[in-house]
Amino acid sequence: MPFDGTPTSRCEQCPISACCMGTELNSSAPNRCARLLRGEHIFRSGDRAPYVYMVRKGAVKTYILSTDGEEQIISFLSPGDIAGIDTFGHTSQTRNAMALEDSEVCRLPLDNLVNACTRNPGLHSRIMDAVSREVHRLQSMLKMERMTAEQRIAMFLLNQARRQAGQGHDLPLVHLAMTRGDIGRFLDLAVETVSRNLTRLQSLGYILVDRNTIELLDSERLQQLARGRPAAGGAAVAA
Amino acid sequence: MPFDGTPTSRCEQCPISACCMGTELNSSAPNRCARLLRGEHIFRSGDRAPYVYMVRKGAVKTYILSTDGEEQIISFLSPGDIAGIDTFGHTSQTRNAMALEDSEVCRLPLDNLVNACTRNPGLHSRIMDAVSREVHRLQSMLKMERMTAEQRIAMFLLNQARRQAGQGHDLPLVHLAMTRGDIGRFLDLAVETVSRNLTRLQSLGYILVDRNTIELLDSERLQQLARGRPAAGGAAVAA
DNA sequence: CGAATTCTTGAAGGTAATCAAATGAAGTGG
DNA sequence: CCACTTCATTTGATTACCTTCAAGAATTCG
Repeated sequence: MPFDGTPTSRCEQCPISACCMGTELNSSAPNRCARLLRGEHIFRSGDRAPYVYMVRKGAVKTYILSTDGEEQIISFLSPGDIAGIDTFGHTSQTRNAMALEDSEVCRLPLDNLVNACTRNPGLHSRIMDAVSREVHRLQSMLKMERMTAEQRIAMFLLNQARRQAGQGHDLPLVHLAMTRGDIGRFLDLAVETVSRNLTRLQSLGYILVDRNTIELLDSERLQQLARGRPAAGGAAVAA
Repeated sequence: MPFDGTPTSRCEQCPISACCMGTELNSSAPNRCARLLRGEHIFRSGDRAPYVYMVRKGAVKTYILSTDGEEQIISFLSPGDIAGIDTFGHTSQTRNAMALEDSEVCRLPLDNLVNACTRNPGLHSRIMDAVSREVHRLQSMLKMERMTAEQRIAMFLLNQARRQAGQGHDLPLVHLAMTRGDIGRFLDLAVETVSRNLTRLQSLGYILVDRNTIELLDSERLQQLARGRPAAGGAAVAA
């Protein structure tokens, strides 16, 4: 169990202290951090776990199970992101969270956060902002569901690039911590469709795929694709 | 412009005062209500409008435009529901809201609500709850996107029935304020697919369709359909 | 190095979309 | 009240996109 140990490193030494809400919590109950191996769960749906978790290192996916028992990925998280943001207003987790690679996460007690809000209006608005961002992120996922496979892949790559750019990596080299299958379970596409479209975008010269690293050679064209102008080349690739 | 008039009826007389957050706002700036005709907008995407709107009467849809300019319906609202709940944490509306039938809505200034939170922790948690519910509603919409047309229709009817049941109407008579087209733009299905599936569910004896009123004859079977057990009858209906 | 997983590629099939048109309902104005 | 227009709904035929099935290549990992 990841969170059984003693409280780990102080917030002052944390690489993400600048964007972590835990720094506002110099309370009696210290935050706890944990290392996770690839494939380990941070929490599971139904856990009566009044916590949110800041990702300090690594990569995490959150997912739910669709009606037919299929894994449906809701978000990919990077350092600085919060797992369990949807737990505000609830007593148990509604999603599962699993480490995509060896990771570190820091656990923040929900009620501490909520209580701190009354004393700290800044924290309050930060939480509101985070939840509000989640609403809009989900809304844009709904938008994505109505795009073609090609559009989804293009948009996914651009989003990944943008996210990584925000973390200092500025070149158009996108590193994917997740498998093609994960991408499919996120975009609602079969693995084969993901693979085929990546291959296609490469043959069009828009991207260069090397394992889990993808170089965006022509972001301009990718954006056009994402906006609906289908790539002309040859017959529709379909799946 | 719906909100130009004088402040209308006091909260004490409002049919939804019990569930309206506006009752906690006995402030200097009075809430304003407005009547809307079918087809009129309450607000549009981009409106720099720091308000939320309680639906008092009628029915409302909120929608965004997908990348190809298609209307994509995000929610159907009934009396007691809040339009613009996603505006918390933002300064402008991200969705459009239109009256599906002649309606009344009451406008609540956002900053009043937020300010009131510091004095009124109960209000704070009500807002958190409302936003949190929206997160989960969007999450379940994502789930819906991975179901078959048949499942979506069945689930939609059951949800409508449940919502109306919450308002006192207990019989399995579902009144639809929206057109088939709206249902399609909500469920991400072509109008024809909606129509065909309604016809099919009727021919199976699960429902009885009469214009915009649908009687649920066999909720049990509908729930099975919604959970993925396809209706056996004949060839797959498809679209 | 061998087992397991992941990725890629091909072929066939299915679900829902699109195209097309007829029917039905609702609202308008004479 | 009825012709007329308009909009909503239904039904049929065809098409397209993606999935599924199948199998082989590449990578990872023990």
